[in-house]
Amino acid sequence: MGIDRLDGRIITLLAREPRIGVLEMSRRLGVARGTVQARLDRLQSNGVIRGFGPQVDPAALGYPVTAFATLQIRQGQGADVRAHLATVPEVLELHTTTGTGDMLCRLVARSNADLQRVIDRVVGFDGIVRASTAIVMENPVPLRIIPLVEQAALGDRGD
Amino acid sequence: MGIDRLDGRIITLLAREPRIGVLEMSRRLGVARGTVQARLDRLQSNGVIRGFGPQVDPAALGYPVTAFATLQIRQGQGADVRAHLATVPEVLELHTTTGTGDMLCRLVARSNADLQRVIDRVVGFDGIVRASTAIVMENPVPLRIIPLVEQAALGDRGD
DNA sequence: GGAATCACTGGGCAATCTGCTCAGCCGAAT
DNA sequence: ATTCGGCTGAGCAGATTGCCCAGTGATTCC
Repeated sequence: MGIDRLDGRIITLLAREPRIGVLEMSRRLGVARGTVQARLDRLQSNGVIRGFGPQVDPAALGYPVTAFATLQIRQGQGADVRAHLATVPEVLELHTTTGTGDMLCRLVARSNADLQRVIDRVVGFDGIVRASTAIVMENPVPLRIIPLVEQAALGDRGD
Repeated sequence: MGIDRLDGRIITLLAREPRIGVLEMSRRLGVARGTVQARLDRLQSNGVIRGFGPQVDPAALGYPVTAFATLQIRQGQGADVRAHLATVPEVLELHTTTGTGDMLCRLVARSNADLQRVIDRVVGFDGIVRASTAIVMENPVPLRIIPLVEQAALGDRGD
């Protein structure tokens, strides 16, 4: 478990130029093609690289508003609430957490007004006691992984 | 702006089998290769599809703990705090929000104990007044986009 | 010490896909 | 009626992929 320098370079290169192909990668990295191929296979079966799915921008789809909602759940209703939220397309992500709330979910909507509809749909469910929503204004650091990959690649053993 | 049925099918197919290739896609969708190619080009220049970067699992990298931190910032220090957080590899994402806190960030750590180190590093900065952290236990709905794409593809005009 | 294991190299092969182009067709808008 | 944009089906040269092999160096194990 863990990745080395070469793995890190492969991931970083792939993140910067996703359409690059194994052959070109091997040229850039100065290693044999088979090596890159083997590393990639290993990274994928390791689960380090989950896949190469398209990264879709909800804003370009017509959902420019993002919000995070903290939910409080009635005891024992967790499973029902999870199932309910899974059916709402505007719920992009759901976590159960420690702390103030019981769940945290990421929502998108077509507008601030539309967000009301989404929230109503989300909380219009019996097991949800209370919801508190924070609308996202800016996104100074979009979801990223490269800095972490680079740190992990430096053999940054913290075990 | 917006996508049609075919765009939706292309994205969904691509999400399910990212390595599929334009030719195979055209076969599965029953349209000409040029059409798929043109649609893909358009989706990418539209910004609907941002890219095909590798999806890396922080857990497989040795960072199995995820947390969300709500930060309160001292007035006028926003820019400095943003810059500071951008330098922390364990900060995967950062948003500025309305509501209780001023910012919300997603963190990862090697362990619950290690999370303390990460939080110390995050909040060990002058402009941050207060931080409240929620540790993620489960992730019933991992970051997803397909349900939204399908809804958008159905010509679900909400303008 | 000696043998086995593992990762990497460098090469080769057939099959496939890509990027690009072209002409024809069709519906919609002007 | 004409133009425009999108789709089809086809073709081509060039590049890439998946797969195979043998040789090498390092590390581990008996």
